[in-house]
Amino acid sequence: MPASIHDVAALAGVSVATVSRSFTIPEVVRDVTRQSVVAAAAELGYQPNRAARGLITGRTGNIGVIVPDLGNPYFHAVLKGAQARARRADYAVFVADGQESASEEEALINAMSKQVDGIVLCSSRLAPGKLAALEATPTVVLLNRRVAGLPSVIVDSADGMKQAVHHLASLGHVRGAFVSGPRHSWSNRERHKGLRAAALECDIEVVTIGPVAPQFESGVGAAERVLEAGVTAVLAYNDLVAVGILSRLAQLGVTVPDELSVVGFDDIPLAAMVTPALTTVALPTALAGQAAVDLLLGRLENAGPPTARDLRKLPASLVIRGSTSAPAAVREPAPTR
Amino acid sequence: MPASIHDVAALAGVSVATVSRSFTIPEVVRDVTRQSVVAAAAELGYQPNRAARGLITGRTGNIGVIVPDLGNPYFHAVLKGAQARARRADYAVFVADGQESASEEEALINAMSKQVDGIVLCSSRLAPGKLAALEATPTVVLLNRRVAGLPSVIVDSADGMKQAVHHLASLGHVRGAFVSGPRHSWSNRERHKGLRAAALECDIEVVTIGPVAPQFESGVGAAERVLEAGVTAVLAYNDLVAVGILSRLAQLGVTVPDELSVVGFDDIPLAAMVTPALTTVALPTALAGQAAVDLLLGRLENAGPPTARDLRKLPASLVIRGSTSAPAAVREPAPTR
DNA sequence: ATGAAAGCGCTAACAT
DNA sequence: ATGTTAGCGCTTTCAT
Repeated sequence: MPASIHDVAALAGVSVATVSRSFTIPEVVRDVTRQSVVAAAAELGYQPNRAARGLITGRTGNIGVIVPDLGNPYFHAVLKGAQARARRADYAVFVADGQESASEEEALINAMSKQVDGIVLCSSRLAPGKLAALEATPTVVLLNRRVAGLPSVIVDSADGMKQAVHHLASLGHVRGAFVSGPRHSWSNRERHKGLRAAALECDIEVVTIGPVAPQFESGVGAAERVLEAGVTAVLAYNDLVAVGILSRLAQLGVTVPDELSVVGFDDIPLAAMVTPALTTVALPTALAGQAAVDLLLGRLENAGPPTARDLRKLPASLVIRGSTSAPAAVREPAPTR
Repeated sequence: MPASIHDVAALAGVSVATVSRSFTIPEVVRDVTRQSVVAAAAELGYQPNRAARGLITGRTGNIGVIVPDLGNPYFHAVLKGAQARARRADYAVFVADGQESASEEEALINAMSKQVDGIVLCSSRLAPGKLAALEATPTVVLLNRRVAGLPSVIVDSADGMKQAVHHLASLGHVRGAFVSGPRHSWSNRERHKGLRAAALECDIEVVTIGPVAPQFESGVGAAERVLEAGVTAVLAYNDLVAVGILSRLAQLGVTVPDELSVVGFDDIPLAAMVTPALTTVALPTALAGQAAVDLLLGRLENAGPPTARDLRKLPASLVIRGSTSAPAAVREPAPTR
């Protein structure tokens, strides 16, 4: 039987209100009084009961994080960042797996909403209309998604894609392929947008392959289509797909980067573990998770209308590893002529 | 403002007690009455407030899962399994990252204990003494760890290791290396134990390298020591280490499996993604997560003393992929003689 | 089978 | 600066 506020009050010789204040608004109680309260609490091992507190304040001290797939390494760093930031503010975090399904995600939001003060929705699979309808209860912050009226953290993946294309162009590539991600994915549209813009700037021709599911297997399946496209470089929707391509290429005896340069996206740990290590666009995932919780906590404090500060855009940056090089045609000029 | 039990009672024309009973002990209220209550609740979108319920029942409807490292792919499947099982029983799950630190883990347990009915402790880094002291509040279930008095789910990794060694022996290997995991890790001891037993059975000589941290980088660092050991096969503590070895080997121009066979442990998704794909001991991770929650929920219901059913041992199984083959000496008999 | 009423542990007016 | 007291929404005796 854990100690209650009454036990502490009795031991310290004060009222329960004073005990409560000593913890929630310490500045209004006299130093000596507070110290005796704290001492009594420590002696009894007292910890305020969150349920009781929540009953009256209407707050739970919890936040929820919903990701489309717990198995996707991309979200682990997000989770870790979110976790760390939340714990620093003494919030606990509920994690749930939406299983890449919009309806499951909606069910999760409903189930969660009574038990959390706010939710971070990562790469939501929900339709824009549904998302906009969420607005109120509880507070929601979007990650990797932009919808009017909702605070969100996004990564400048269009710019990341530009960096990747410029890298390829500077290497001498003039024709590349893009293995596209899920058609309705916001991230995919952003990446594609950056790609088209950069291709124009660099005068690179790009053929699109897909869309495919953002998984390893998709890359395995797409590899031969890339080969048939007659390109010297391929940009994949994400690292998982890129590694799938790498894997199939190795099987086929196509050497990377000599015969084909491969670029990924996300910079998940896996990217550095394969051979050759993957050149990829690094996304500040842990930072993003942290920023999302930060935003959420901020909106929980001052519940005014959304402001400009409710949109956080994080930079992406290209990480050059071993899977890209100049195309064969450039390094060994054609003997003809 | 969400509907409360009073609103439902008023609408259904009954007392709050009847509403409460309609949900918690439906069999004691008349069918017609209950139906009108249910209808009223549905109309109002009523959902019992968990905090209020918890205040009186002393239960939260939450469980916690603590893992040493959210970044370790091994735990994702565990998490996913735990999640799914918990949700089916209408429990929400808190997830926390112990950061591979015993003290952090202890802090987490304390912070969590007031908000959950039970905790699943995965591959706990806590000393046995600390673990035994946990016994009571709240209910704890261990995963990948065995301590007297605590319910636990373990995987038969000793047997998995045996399968791996027998596989190697049948291929013709007579001398192998084991890259050992963290010295005090329970899992490492189990694996080592299985290894020694099997090595004796198969008459294989095994040298131990390490211990090393269970990470990719450790494998990278260990690769050359493996080479120096003059073996034809290496068993790594886990897949991450094995893939690190693979990566360094590729850099050094050592071909796998021709010059060296490599075996991992865990069968994380990564194992199938590298080239050559990793032969490894598959652990039923999702199942383990599920079983742990199952056990926890079971103990929450009938709070008797621990029984034999409180220990669940899951089988491991070898998955043979491309990183193992007969040693060169066997395929191409030495010309001498 | 149902209702009335007493709290669970805490915070927030309102008093003093 | 501190104490008194009224609930927060719910479950659970105890009556009826």
